[in-house]
Amino acid sequence: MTIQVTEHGGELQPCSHSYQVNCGNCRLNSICLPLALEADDIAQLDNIIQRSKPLQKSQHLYREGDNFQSVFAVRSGTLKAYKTTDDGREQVTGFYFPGEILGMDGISNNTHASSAKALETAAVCEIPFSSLEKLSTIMPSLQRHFFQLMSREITADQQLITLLSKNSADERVASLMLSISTRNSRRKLSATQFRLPMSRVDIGNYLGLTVETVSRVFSRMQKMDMLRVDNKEIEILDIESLRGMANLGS
Amino acid sequence: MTIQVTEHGGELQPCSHSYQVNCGNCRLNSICLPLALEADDIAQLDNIIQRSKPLQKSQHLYREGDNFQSVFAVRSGTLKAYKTTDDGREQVTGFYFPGEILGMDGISNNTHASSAKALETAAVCEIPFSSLEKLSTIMPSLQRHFFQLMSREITADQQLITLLSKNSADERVASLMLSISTRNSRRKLSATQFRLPMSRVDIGNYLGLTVETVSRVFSRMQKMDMLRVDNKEIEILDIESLRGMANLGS
DNA sequence: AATACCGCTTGATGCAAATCAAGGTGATTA
DNA sequence: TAATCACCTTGATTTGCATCAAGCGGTATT
Repeated sequence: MTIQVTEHGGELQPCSHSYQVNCGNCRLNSICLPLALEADDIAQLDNIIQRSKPLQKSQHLYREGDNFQSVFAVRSGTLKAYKTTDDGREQVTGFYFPGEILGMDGISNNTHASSAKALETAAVCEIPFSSLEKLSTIMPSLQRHFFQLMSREITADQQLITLLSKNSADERVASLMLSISTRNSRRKLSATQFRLPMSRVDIGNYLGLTVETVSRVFSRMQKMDMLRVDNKEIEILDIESLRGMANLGS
Repeated sequence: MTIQVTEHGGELQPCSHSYQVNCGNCRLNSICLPLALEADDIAQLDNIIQRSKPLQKSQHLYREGDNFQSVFAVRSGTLKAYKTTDDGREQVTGFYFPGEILGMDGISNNTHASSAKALETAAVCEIPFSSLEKLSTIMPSLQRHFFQLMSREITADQQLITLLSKNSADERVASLMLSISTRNSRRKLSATQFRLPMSRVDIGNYLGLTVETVSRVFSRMQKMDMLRVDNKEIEILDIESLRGMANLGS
């Protein structure tokens, strides 16, 4: 019933906050799973959701090959999902920010197809999939919403496929910066100033580039006065030319 | 109620076969949507499915931006799904063989996120999504199966992401040949001899390579006696060394 | 039968990003 | 205070694939 944490072989205990966190009062509920649900539907959803102690940086939420039980919503912090190739290299398949859902790739085989690890201290809501399924049959709007979430994951992956196969290093990094900017503003955070939660290596492993190339692109962008980069602190100085560099027509 | 075919602005009429095709007697039903359904559940599914005149080669099933109404199951022939980038280049996101489902990327926005076009004469079953949703609420095994299908699409996309970002031209082409081989054998066709339904350009646009590179890889494989290539006819001569070249550890 | 066109192959050349290498900075530990 | 380590940056060199270019065989067009 608790989240299996394979990292240290231990289990996370459900946490008891002094105040009770629930979907109804969560400030992410307009962008997260409860989106498009009625108040009393949200209460029912809330019943099946389990909250637990936050994950520490670099702790795993689940690992490739683990038995699939639940999908997860990010409440705070950031996680990366990744696969390890036979020769030990790492392909990052996604970064997950608050309000976003991960773990859906485990449904097809009842086994997680990728690993997920916290890039910084992160809290997640665990949604046991069997409960979600049951609830979905009696709550059509939840069923629909979950279909849409999975579809969104598919289109996001297809975006990445196109990016990897057709775009230059400059375009890839610019696109990622714009994506993070957009996702920040959906959470009412600054679209132009933020702290990257992931390392250069992670960015490279996501975008199909080496660290060195990522670093060089940042330097180039800085020289062109599009971006101010101070280690992980990013300030977008000229979002229009950044869009031009990303060159995605969106 | 009929399939919108944007190609010639016309509409495909439901076709009346001399014998009635249905999910119950379809020889693909063990690998297609009916998988894991009881006989009378299959009958219900059958009621919502619409069959129509086959698509001719290069005819579109739907286009990026079209209003999303249905997902489709391939009954015969092959289709490709693709997106067109701003600068007019084409990213193929998938090939769909008989028994496989396409169109699920349209669910998230009620708009098709990619286009689908027949690579050869192809027949599809149209599954209106709203009906599928309704049926899913009263038929939990269908709901589960459809969740699984979407999840499978996600894992397939993630495979492709890894392939594009981490593997060489040789590895990519070898992987595709193995994938087609596997999918053929699931349909009880030869795993070692088949005809490629797609052009070299399509293969290149799928694998993030140019035609020339694809052609060179085929020549190389042939010189190494792994494959016999005669235009679109493929014979796998040494599947083990092909696996070695693909180098996916699977 | 000549022509054009399309899909495929093969060769020569160029280039963007990988690889190899070295050094810098800040955080943690001894 | 020094030492270690993780992470990032910058430079020099290499390389795998793209690009450019040409030619071939099959099919459709006139």
